[in-house]
Amino acid sequence: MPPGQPKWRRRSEARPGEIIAAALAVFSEKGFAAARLDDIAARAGVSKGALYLYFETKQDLFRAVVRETIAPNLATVAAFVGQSPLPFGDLIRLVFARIAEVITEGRLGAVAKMVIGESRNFPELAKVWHEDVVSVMLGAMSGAVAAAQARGEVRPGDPQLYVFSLAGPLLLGVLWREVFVPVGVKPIDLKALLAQHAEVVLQGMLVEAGEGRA
Amino acid sequence: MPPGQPKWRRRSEARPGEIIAAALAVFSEKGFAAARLDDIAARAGVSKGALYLYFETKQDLFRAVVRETIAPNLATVAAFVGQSPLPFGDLIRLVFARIAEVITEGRLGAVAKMVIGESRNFPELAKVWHEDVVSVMLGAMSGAVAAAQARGEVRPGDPQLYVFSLAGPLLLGVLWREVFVPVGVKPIDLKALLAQHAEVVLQGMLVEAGEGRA
Amino acid sequence: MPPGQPKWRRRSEARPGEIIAAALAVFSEKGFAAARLDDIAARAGVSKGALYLYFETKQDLFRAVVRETIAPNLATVAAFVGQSPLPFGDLIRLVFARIAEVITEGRLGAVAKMVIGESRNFPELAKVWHEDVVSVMLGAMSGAVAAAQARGEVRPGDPQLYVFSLAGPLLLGVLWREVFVPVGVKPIDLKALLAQHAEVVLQGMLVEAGEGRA
Amino acid sequence: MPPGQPKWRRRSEARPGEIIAAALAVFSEKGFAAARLDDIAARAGVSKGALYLYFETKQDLFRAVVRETIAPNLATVAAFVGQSPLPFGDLIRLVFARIAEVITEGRLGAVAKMVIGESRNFPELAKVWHEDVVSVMLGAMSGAVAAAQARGEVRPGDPQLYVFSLAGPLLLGVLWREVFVPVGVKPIDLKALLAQHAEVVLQGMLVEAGEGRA
DNA sequence: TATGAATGAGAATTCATTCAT
DNA sequence: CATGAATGAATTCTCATTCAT
Repeated sequence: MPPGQPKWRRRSEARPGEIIAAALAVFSEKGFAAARLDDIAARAGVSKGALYLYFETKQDLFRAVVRETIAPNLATVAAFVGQSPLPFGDLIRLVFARIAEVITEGRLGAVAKMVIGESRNFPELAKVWHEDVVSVMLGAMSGAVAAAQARGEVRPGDPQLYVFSLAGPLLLGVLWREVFVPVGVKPIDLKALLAQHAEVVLQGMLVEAGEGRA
Repeated sequence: MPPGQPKWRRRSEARPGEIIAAALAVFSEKGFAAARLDDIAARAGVSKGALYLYFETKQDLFRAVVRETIAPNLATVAAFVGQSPLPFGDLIRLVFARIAEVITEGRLGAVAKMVIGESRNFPELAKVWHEDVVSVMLGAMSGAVAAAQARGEVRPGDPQLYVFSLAGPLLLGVLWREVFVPVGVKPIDLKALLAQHAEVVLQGMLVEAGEGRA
Repeated sequence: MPPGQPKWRRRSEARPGEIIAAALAVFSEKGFAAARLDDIAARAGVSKGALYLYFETKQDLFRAVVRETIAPNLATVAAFVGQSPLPFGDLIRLVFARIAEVITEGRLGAVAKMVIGESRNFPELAKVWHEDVVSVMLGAMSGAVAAAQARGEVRPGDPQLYVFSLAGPLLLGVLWREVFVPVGVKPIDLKALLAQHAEVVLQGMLVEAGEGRA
Repeated sequence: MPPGQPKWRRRSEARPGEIIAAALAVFSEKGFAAARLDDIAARAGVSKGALYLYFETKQDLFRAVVRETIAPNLATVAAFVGQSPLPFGDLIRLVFARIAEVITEGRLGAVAKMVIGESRNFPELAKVWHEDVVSVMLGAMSGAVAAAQARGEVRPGDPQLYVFSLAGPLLLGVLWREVFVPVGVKPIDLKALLAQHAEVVLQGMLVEAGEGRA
């Protein structure tokens, strides 16, 4: 090793991210209360004390994990939904495809599970999750539904409930993967589910081709 | 404690049930790890030590709570689904109505939330829940779908996925109530949701009146 | 069964003895603190509450166990030693034989082990054990030694220390059986040990045939 | 606590030893089960939690105490016995003198008492004690006896039993000190006991001066 | 007498948090 | 910044003892 070269590079900027990643892993495996800071520190490759340089308390770290994971993915989708001029059916198929990707690749499922499990202990997180994830998507989607209804594409009915009809199986698929697959249950083919589900619900929602004219 | 008052009464028959009820309340509020046996005992009106007369460990008690709450409600519904000669649409409407009742009145939602939150720490419970609740209902329902397909009532398609389409919003509604309502979010009107959802999905699943002839 | 005959005879007189026997077994297996009254009660075939009809506390029961086991055996031996007109060597051989029996058959070893292990927690028992067992035997034996010295049979020397020389291997043999045999160590042949030991020590203690005249 | 005083000092090198010393004191006073970690921690001047930095469980600590105390003293004695070319009588007198010192100064007696008292609860310790202490010494000593017999110094007879004859009073003296002295019984003068005992037994074991020739 | 459900004071153990280094 | 030894409050679980039956 050449003299003058530091033995290790200081990467304090990267640290919080590494810690959050480790914490996400441990929290989503054990739940908040059963997760040990020792484990998180070990997984992040830092000392236990170092956690406290970046996060005030365990709860703080948990909050950071949740906040960190939800923001980026959804906002873009919601924005896209709000502006898209596509026919409703195409929009849904597109959104489903995109969401399937986000879910399959990301840790959104794990975080959802955590938020559900700890919702009573961390009401603020349930609130944040609702405001930042659910409410945003719900607003965008029900807006799209209402717009489609206005255009005569979608039948009358409560737009929100339509969105729940669309989104429910998504949640089911996500939690199935988090809860049942680890204990040996056969996974749901999320793509197939969404494909069939889209067609079924769209069939039920869309004004039929000849219907408007009749 | 006033003299003359007995320190405790002997009521061994009722105790386990009272304890389980108290435990369900506390567990579903705090999650497994954060729940304190002190609280459960206090809520059940017994001493901490008394818990150990009926349950070996905290985990045991948790298991008992989950097992106790799942069995009774679902089996009957599943049996009914399996034997009913009703047209598929009517069957679904009936089942949805019944399930809405069970969910609204019972503690199934709270238990579901617990199972989801603690699934990694209690894989056995996830398994039991899957076998005793999910698998039973899923089997009965997809059987009904397949039968309806055989009768020409329902369009082709994977029966399981059809069931997920039907059931997803149910789960969404249940968890919404458990997770979001306690933090001030407006409740979903479960009945309205199921009513609209049933019509939407049935519209998408059922062979149309004239379709068969075409 | 003839009518009028009670189904079981009440044997309250026998109870304390049965309890003590059970307690001896459990105490000598676990030590005082680790012994559970549940186990003792179960072994005695009575309820836990019944123990308190006969003994005030756990300590009381322990004391009873120790007292019960020591008294009967030793007193007779001591009395015999004090009065015997036998030559010293014959006396020792006789006493050793008798003690070997008592030890092999009785629970003296187990009690000794308990008294040793719990001596700090039950100083009174150490005291009782010393007064009722050790002191009595020591007095009788050293008296016999002194008498034999007076008769010219035994060489000069501290009679007490002579008794320790005689008794030490006995203790060793007893504890060996209690401590090492249960973990798989080869037992000591107590009879052979005492036989050889008697000859060795007597050889060292007794005035030789021609010695007195010299 | 006065401000400016550090709440604790970092002394990881010395800690385990201090804890073991404290634990030996408390265990030998109370026995394993009745000893409280609170007391051990207080005596060691550390917090209860600190114990768990060095020992996994209470049992672990107990094992460490026993193991720590036995090894150093005996091995050297045994080695010495095995190689010494001294006449048997001189060897015994030397060994007795050395053992008297070790016993008087060290905590061997306390540990022996603990091992005896807890032998059923910690069979492994009885085994370790046998293997590391008893077996080693027994082997060395009976080897020396056999060698002396081969040289014509010692009379025929089972060498092991000879060793028991020699060692028994030693054990008696040690336990007397541990068990009886604390309750007010007059101590045995260990040196005097060993001195007289050595002469008595040697007299019984050694071939007499003129005996060989006769 | 006898039972065994119920109690409640402890005890071991864990772990978030602090702080000397 | 970073470490990790040390703390101590909190929590589960045990068990001698009591007491309604």
